[in-house]
Amino acid sequence: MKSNDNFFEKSYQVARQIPFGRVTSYGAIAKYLGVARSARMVGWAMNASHNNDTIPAHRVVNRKGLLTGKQHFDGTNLMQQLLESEGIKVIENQIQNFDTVFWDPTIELI
DNA sequence: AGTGTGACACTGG
DNA sequence: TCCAGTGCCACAC
Repeated sequence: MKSNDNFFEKSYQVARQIPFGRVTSYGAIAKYLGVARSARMVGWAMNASHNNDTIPAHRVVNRKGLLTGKQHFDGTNLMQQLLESEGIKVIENQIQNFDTVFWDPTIELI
């Protein structure tokens, strides 16, 4: 609604474009938006995405492949369940084969 | 208008 | 190679 909502909207757009069974990092999205230094802001935007159930925020993790944001989901292991449902192995909140399932918008999406 | 916070990323030891 | 500390930008109070 406000002028700065564009940033949030862009974050949502990128999150939606994440292919099934793939994940990306906040920094990758931030870099794609031109604010690589503001990767944290992407997480903040995702926090607001709770109103938009169309945003697969569970596909967005930190650069280490750690599900740092699972805490923000309803359940405790909901985020992990969703990722495993897409064929992504998650152990101890850590995505296995992260480099394999990693999806970089700056490369895949230009 | 300024300060504090944050679902991160990077550099140094 | 791994752990810790610092830096960054944008939003909320």
